[in-house]
Amino acid sequence: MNKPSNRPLTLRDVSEASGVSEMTVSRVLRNRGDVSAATRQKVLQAAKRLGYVPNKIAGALASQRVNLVAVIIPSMSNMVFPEVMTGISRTLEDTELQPVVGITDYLPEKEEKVLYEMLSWRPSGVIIAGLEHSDASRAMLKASGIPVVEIMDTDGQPVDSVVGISHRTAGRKMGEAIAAAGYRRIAFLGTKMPLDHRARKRFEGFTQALAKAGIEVADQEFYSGGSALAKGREMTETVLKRTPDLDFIYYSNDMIGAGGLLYLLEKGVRIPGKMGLAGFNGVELLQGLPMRLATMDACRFEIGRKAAEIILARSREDSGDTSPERIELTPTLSRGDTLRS
Amino acid sequence: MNKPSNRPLTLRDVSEASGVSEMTVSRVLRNRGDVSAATRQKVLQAAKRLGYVPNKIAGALASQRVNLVAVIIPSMSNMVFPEVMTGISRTLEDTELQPVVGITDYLPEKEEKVLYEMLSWRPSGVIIAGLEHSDASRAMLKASGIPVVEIMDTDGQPVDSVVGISHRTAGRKMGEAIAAAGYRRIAFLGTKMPLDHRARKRFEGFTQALAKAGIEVADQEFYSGGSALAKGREMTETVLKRTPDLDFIYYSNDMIGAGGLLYLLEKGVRIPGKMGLAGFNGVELLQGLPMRLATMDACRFEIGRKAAEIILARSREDSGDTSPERIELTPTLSRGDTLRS
DNA sequence: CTGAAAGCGCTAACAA
DNA sequence: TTGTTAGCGCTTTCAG
Repeated sequence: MNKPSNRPLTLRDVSEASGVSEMTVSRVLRNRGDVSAATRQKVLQAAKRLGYVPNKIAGALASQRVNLVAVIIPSMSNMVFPEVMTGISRTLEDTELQPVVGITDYLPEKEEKVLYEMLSWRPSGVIIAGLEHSDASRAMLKASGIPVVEIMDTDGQPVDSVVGISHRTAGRKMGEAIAAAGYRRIAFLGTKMPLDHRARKRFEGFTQALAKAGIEVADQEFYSGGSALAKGREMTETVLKRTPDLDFIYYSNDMIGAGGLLYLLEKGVRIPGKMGLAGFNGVELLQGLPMRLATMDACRFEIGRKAAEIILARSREDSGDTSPERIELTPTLSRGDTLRS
Repeated sequence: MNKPSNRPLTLRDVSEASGVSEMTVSRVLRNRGDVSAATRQKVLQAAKRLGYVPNKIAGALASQRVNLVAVIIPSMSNMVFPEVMTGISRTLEDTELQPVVGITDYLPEKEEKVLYEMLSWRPSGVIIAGLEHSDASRAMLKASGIPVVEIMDTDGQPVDSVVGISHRTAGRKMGEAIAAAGYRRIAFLGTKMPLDHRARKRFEGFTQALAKAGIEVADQEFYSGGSALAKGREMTETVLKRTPDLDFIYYSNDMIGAGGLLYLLEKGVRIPGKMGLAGFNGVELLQGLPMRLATMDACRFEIGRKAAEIILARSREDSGDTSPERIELTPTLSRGDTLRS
């Protein structure tokens, strides 16, 4: 057994081991150009025997091409972004492109840092959540010269392309459905995140719709941190104690909605007669609840898919002065069992 | 407004714009070596004005140092790995190191592909879930010459360092507690994944413990795909129809356990008297359920933290012939309200 | 404190 | 079909 030197192997090692020039070895390993079957064999054999792993750093520098797509999202721990990622991965998995994710925790400074970090690897494209970014971030995105797709939200001015839904419209639609169903004493429960712009926009659309129906939000409550399911419970209790005559609660996400639903079922509240409920996102989790919560799906998977497709198309055209795309998807309302029609 | 050339900026551009040599610009941008305050000012100003973003590809190639840590995990869509990631991120966030994740979907071939891909970027370390890998993967890890930490599981032979819990012991402990509590007609519900080695090991430990108490598993059922909560419901119904005299169900994860719990509560089954329940993982979600499910926490956050610390320490020592670490954490059993004592 | 030269490991472009 | 040459943009090293 040879003493394994700890130096990583290089093309040169494979070249020497196979008696083929570095250039040809490189060709074989990338399936580029014509190489005779015999040489190809020799090279592949030597590479495998040595356990050679190409150095992408050097390759990227030389070819000025990096097959990475930067994906910048606020969080991975709720149910929404993992599904967006799934959409992205599915689309990219049989291509040369590879997603790399960065997490911002809903903090603009962190977004800026992460973006800078990722751009310094010169990716082939950027997929980034939301339309609200710091001036510096926006400047970096513009200056990068690579395709940028902002996702989730279409209410605002994109840097380049955008794929999402209008959260304002989503909130409005839900407000209209609730008012039309005859509910009048309506509360809103959500996250205490001034930086969650999409939740904010849904709330705005929601109150607008209610206002148009002559209804004012009867109560509201916000939380931060902790188990969303538990928070949904607590907040529901709190708000009902404060405003006992509520007949509807709109939750800014399904998880707290599920918590509220479980709480109310325990209390024996008649749903959707005495009290109606709705959430947002259309998460799979809801399937297992005793009652199906009314919700609106956010087209998460589809958004990921479309965004990835845009990057992919751009990275291939290369030249064509492609104009920015703008894709607005339409979320569908599910009444479930908690919103009477 | 200048016509923005689309070529990314280089050190040279900053050098020319500031009248300082490339070398000194590089020093300023990396805070390396002594540079006069005046020069530093000039450089920073020019860099900011131009919107220069350093090219890490070139930097990494020249310095033979990449501040990335490859994190390879099976999935991001259950509740377990996001928390491991949180532990890793927290530890790394104020260091020079940055995690980059790759997903394997529990498929060895995909793990091999992802690993190869990541190693080709020459990261400073690898954190990889599980101890079971293909021969090729294991060979790559060994040949890479970089620190490797296998996480989650300690029942097996690590390539290098390992941080986790013994899932076999976890299953055994739960089995012992259940037997000691007097339950006798016990079922196991889990995932249909022959490749989820940790779930398998828990099951093995579990049946062993029961055997020692003279008990055989009365029934079992496995699922794959779909909403875990809903599956928990269905499977519970199925297994109770088949074996009505069960007095305990052990679920291989909390999510299906929660589904089962909700189902049984609806049916009005007396818990934990008539029927006991337990899950695994200690997920936060359980906080919001009507009843606290018995479970065992898997030390997810702590595992991430420790693993990252090992990589960090190694990447700093550099030289010292550090021996592999082996850290076995001890999960704690929570009886909740569904396992009588 | 600052700069000049050399080269990291690979690939584009051209030559044979 | 194969090989040679010249960098990619940065950092290391060594000399001022």
